[in-house]
Amino acid sequence: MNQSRPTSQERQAGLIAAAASLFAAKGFNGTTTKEIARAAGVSEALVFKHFPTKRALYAAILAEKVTIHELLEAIEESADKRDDRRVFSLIAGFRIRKEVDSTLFRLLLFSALEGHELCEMFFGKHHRVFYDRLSAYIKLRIAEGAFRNVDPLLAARAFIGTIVHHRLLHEIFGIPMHRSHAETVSTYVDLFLGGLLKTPLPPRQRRRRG
Amino acid sequence: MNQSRPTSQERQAGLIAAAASLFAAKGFNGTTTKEIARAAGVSEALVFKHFPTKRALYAAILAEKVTIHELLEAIEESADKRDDRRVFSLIAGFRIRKEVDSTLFRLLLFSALEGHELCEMFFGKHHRVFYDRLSAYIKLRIAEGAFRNVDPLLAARAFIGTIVHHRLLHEIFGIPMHRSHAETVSTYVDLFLGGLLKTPLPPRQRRRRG
DNA sequence: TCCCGGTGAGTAATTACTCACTCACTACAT
DNA sequence: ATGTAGTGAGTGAGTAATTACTCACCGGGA
Repeated sequence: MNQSRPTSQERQAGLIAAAASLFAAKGFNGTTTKEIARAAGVSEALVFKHFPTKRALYAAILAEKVTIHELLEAIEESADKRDDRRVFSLIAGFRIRKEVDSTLFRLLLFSALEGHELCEMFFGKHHRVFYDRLSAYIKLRIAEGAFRNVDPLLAARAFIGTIVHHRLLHEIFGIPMHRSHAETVSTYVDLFLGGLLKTPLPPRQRRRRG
Repeated sequence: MNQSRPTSQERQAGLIAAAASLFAAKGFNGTTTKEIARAAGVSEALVFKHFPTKRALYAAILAEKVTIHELLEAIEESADKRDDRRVFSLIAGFRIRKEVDSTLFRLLLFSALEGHELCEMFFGKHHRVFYDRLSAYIKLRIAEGAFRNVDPLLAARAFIGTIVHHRLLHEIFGIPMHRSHAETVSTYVDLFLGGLLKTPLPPRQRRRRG
């Protein structure tokens, strides 16, 4: 017994973690507070000591777990260098990879479908900035003459759509992948940049490994 | 009083319609049988006279409402003529239009998220054939030398992904559209075909109206 | 002593589902 | 026509189980 009683914050973190995976698996209405308590190894009453309602617990998860800025920062360097292929590969590779965690993706879908007002906050405060940043980059590259003249926001959504749909099929619907993650990312980026660039891609794209 | 009592089949159809819109709005777990009965204008007991369980009612909805073949047939003609732009415009326009009904889309998402075994049947029997048909067309056009050599299934999914994501944003998340349906479809098709065609698109695409 | 993390045992409400029953109508023998 | 038995749609009033949430009460460390 290293530490017989965890601190209040540790308990809360444990509860949030347990609740997040349950909500992601079965939705808000499909998850009972009893299950959450059991998954966290505490009594049901303690759950309500930390969070006044089940909904407040749900909100705490969304408020804590959402992170998009790490990706935005990772992109900046490549964006400064106008390395288009790398910019889009980073974005796609961030979501399409082996160790990806679909908890948040499921949570986001559930809250949108179930119409929680939290979803707006969730989406508005975190994802919109991402779409804005990406479409700003596309707009810039159009102005610089590198990209064809298309609606930047629609182009950004077209690309993100490919990625989101990929996750939908493989993480939510359970369809097996028939290509490796790297190949998939590469193909998606090729296709998208092919449609966006003024100068067509070379007939065979150079990859790391022949 | 035209007809004081509807037939059993009419009742069932009414129940299915009422339940479908409720399930689509609030999910399986979020919808109560009492609500369904009230929406259909009957007693709760009658619901169970027609469907042994709530889940059976859900299954009946999925089994009845799914239709994808009308789109497949509409495409065939343009596919025979190798009118690539029209093929993809038809697909996109079929899902991105004013009068579109998002009930089935929401139902499909809900059943995938809630992990109903019905979802597999739903997806496997109806949507997979669509992906197969589209990727077969892309494969053909690659063999004919019209499209670049990419994985046909990934290409098909990339395009469908753009459409699905569009619906996700505007029908589920409630983001307002900033372009007309026609403009949006046209932009998505331009982008996708631009990435797929060997011969690049003309710098300014010809539209119906200037 | 006195908090503070923690609980067992509740409660009122809601859930999916059941049951005994009514009502309107039809078939048919009288 | 009429009594009557049968049928199938439809319901009000339940039930047992589950739900989110509460509260009086512990026990051990300062």
